[in-house]
Amino acid sequence: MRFSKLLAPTLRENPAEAEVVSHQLLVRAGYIRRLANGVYNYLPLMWRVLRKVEQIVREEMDRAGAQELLMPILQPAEVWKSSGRWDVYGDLMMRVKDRHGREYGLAPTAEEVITDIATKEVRSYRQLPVNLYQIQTKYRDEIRPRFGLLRGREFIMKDAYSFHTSQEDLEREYQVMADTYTRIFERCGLETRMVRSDSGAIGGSVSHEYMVLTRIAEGEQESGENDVFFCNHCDYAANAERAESILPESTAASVYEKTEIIDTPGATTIESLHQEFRMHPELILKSLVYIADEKTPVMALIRGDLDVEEVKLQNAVGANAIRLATAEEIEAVSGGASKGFIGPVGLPKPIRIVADHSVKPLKNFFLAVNQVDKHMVNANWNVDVPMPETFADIRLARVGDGCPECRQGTLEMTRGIEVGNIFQLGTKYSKSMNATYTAEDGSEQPFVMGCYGIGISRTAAAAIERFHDKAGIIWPMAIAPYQVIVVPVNTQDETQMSLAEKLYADLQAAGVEVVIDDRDERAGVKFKDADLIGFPIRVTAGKKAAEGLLEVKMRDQAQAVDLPVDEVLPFVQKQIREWRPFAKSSEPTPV
RNA sequence: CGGGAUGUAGCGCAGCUUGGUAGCGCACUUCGUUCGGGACGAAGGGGUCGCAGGUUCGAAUCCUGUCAUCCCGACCA
Repeated sequence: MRFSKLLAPTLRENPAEAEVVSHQLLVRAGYIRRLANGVYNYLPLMWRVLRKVEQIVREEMDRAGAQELLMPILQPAEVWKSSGRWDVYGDLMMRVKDRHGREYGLAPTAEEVITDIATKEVRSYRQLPVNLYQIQTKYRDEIRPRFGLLRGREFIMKDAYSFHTSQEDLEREYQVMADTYTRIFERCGLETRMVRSDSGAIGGSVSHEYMVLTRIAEGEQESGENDVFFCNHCDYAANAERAESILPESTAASVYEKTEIIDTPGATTIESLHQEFRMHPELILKSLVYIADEKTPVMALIRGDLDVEEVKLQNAVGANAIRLATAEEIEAVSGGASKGFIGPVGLPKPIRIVADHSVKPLKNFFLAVNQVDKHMVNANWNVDVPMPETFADIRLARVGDGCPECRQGTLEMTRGIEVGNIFQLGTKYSKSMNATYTAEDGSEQPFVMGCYGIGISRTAAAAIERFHDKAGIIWPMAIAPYQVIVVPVNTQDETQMSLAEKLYADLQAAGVEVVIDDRDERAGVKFKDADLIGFPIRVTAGKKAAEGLLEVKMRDQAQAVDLPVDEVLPFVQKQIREWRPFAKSSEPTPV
């Protein structure tokens, strides 16, 4: 490709709208342009990157025995209603109507359609197991699209679905996919961590996410969207929505002598109870009122120093959505007590209560009793407060808590970008959609299903978050739009130009993906653009061209080498061939 | 959905307070000089000032509405 003809409009300044590094660099280096909020044009360089990621995914999925197909983006409402998700997905799904008023959703995922295919076309256990996948544009009407390609409303995703006759066979395939994913991201040059996750709207029981762990460079903003907890001793890792942990034993003791209701004027927060009334947070029973599915109030109980993890609570309640109650709603359920003075006793009407495990061992604890400006001190379960019927883990894990797996290490936290996920769906969809096959004994059985997603466009953006410097992108070789840029410093210099053109032709003939910067620009401009765009290898024809020497520089290394013209092609080929993921830029490649 | 901010040339911004019909840098075009880390000079082209109303002799500027974009919050009894 000739740079003079390449549509790669680079900018000298960062666009004002971009906040995170990958977004800034993708726009500045001429990879993407915004068309609408969360919707982007992929310019030629971007499309090459995306196709490379796709190709890696495709090769590895095929190798794992999956079959590629393509399903429509435009999906009729009926299939979504048959699984019950037309309502569950809510506003997250883009919806359109045709001229006859028929409703459609733009696919945010494709469980329903693939299940429909399986129902109709897979009739016998003899056809199982089968794993089908597609690489297709997806739509999600995000509450707040942001971060460029990391959270768009339109994005490219690989989604795979497997069908089995048993849970055991699903688990086997699940492991195959887990290994495949690890290999895919490794080939993309990305180190990922498989973490346990909540299943969310997709459903099912067991699920894992693949996180690119973003290291935070000096003075840079954190870019990951998810908090990931991991054990410093074993390989336990889970995202915040799912992470469990062991609480250190509390040694807090009440300073009050007897059980009574005392005046606590204006003490609406844990902090003020602690500071003004010497109530240790670890002895406070915190009561929070949530509204489940916009109708049912639920009271969550948790120890005062801990936080509720809302996704866990949502799952414990069995709701599709959950939110904190408003001041008015709080007063309604408590019979007039305002925010800060709500508790599980003395409620005008019984209310559903979910208690975190952390409150069970409490003795001589403090709590609000639905009376304004009052709290009870030295309360005890079943004496002053009935023991809640429902206990669940609804607590957000903390850094420093004990590891639930090995029980020896403690949890640490980092930020991560979710680039893939795998789910064991079981029979959730096959049952709700009545998707069955004929088993060996002649009976009709629901498919046991799994599903497996990879965000193609997000993976590319995550790679930039992980690999960049002040000058621009540092692509892993495997997903760079081109492997090499050839830079003749002065296009007026015939020696330089002829050497550059010769090398360009030789590289192309050898199957190397190469751009020649034939623009009549100053050297500085060309070098800046080459660094910004992130070509892994740069070959410069400059002053030493007259002596038959070309300069080769790797994007991720500071040093360059001068090589005789004849040695450049084999050297470049060696660099491409021997490129390995996770190579540290501090270890110069031997020359 | 709430709160805050911003919409002026392809990009980044000034002008608005105190109305008088638009400017700077980069990019773009032409010419010349330069030529290994975003050159210099000269001459150019390009803007319904987000959109719609209103006030006024006159609106980028004041008022109202609307749309879009960005940020913060969806946060604790």
